[in-house]
Amino acid sequence: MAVWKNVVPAASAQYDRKREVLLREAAASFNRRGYHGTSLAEIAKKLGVTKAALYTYVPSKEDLLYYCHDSAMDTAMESLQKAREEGADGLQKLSITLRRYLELMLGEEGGYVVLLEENAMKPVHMRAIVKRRDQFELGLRALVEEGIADGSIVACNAKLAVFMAMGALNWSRKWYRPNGEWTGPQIAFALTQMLERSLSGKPGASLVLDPALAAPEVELVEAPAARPRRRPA
Amino acid sequence: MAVWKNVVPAASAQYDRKREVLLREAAASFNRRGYHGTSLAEIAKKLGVTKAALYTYVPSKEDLLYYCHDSAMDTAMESLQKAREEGADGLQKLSITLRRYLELMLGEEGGYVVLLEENAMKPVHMRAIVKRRDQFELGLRALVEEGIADGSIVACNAKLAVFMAMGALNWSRKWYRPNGEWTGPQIAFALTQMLERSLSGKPGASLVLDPALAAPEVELVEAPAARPRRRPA
DNA sequence: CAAATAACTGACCCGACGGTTACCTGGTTG
DNA sequence: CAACCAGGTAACCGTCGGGTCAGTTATTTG
Repeated sequence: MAVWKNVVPAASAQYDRKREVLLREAAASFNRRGYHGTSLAEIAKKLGVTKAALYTYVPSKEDLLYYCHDSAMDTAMESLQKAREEGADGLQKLSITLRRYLELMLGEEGGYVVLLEENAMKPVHMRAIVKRRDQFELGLRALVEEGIADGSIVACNAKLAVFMAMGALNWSRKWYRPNGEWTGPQIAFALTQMLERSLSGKPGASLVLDPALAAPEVELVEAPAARPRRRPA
Repeated sequence: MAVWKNVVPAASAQYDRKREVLLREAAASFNRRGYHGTSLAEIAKKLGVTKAALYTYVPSKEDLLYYCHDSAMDTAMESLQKAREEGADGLQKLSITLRRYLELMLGEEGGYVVLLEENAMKPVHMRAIVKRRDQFELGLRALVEEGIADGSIVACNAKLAVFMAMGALNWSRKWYRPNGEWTGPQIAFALTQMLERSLSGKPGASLVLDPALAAPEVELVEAPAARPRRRPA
């Protein structure tokens, strides 16, 4: 019998909701076992459903990977957009972006992120993702350069600085454990703080030590809805 | 006809050399396509050999992955060891370790590193690798704490600091291109410099900008020989 | 309540891949 | 020069996994 991990209140066709859950579950598996290391049967089993049922919501495994990547980019671009509006100088905007990005990435609702294995996708899909990722990274670089210009960030190579930051943040996927020692927002705060220090025009002499005490909540935003509606023609 | 990518001067049984080349080529493929996404035939083809030939040097694909991981850990531990001898204070030791680690990792000869997909290994192998990696990370943490004690490093959470640093460095696997804009040692220098700044007790106000001009060579060390000799019984 | 439609299942197809085996071959050696 | 053997090859096997499809069950709608 169909179960869908009990996220659907039984009865009524909640196509979109189910699709969302599928994406998240798939991303979690891809992140843990890798794309090729994850079988559709495996994902289906976690949802209490048969492999064939998944094809109601997604045309192929490869597309599933693409949708995951695309959702992740939604998350990234959104954090960048908000920071542009809120931050005062370059460093602040950068810092806000990084922090929100990580919060969303580690959070329960926005977490369908797969960072690696882009080359498992069809060339068309891969180009699309790479294009969006480049946009995000260019956005970050622009913030760094803005910061250098207004004096909030040390003179540095913006490209390398962004690579360093993305590495530090994305790597958290590897060691972060929900219900672990730290919460997502705490990690986001602590990492961002250290990164900020590495780039700041006038780095402070000390760091806030206890993330638990020092991470003022940033209000989380609903993850953007997945793109396609209804099953493909 | 056997070719082995022309690394063997024809004739004479250079078993060990061939095995080394195999490991490196495998690691490169694993890094790019993922463990499950790489077929043995693919690796063999790059070496100009048949899949079956590989079994002369390695008992199984899974073992191949294990050997790659193990070699990577050799690299890591070696950089840590050297830094302990050379550095004056905690920050210096940490900085030296990180820099050499990245130089070896990006270098031609030491580069057989596979960072992810540990869980593709048999439990025994996985435990062994995780154990060694923990040793390395504990070593790094100890350096951070040493630095905090002697004042060269700001008060901070050592665990998080190490995670940040490893992320920033390991991520370079994703974007580093040999024959690209920067060389391995240049990247190692630049990244380490920024990381140092994020943790330094008294961070400098400026960074050296042009990696090309500012990366005094650290003499590279021969990559440690692969463990097992001769084919298993 | 019946007809229509959406959701899901179980069985099946087929290509890819890890691993094995029987056979070949060319250089070393007694 | 005959015997040997490390190092290769080609062909094959079994399994696993993506994808399909005919048919069953659930749900909506007239």
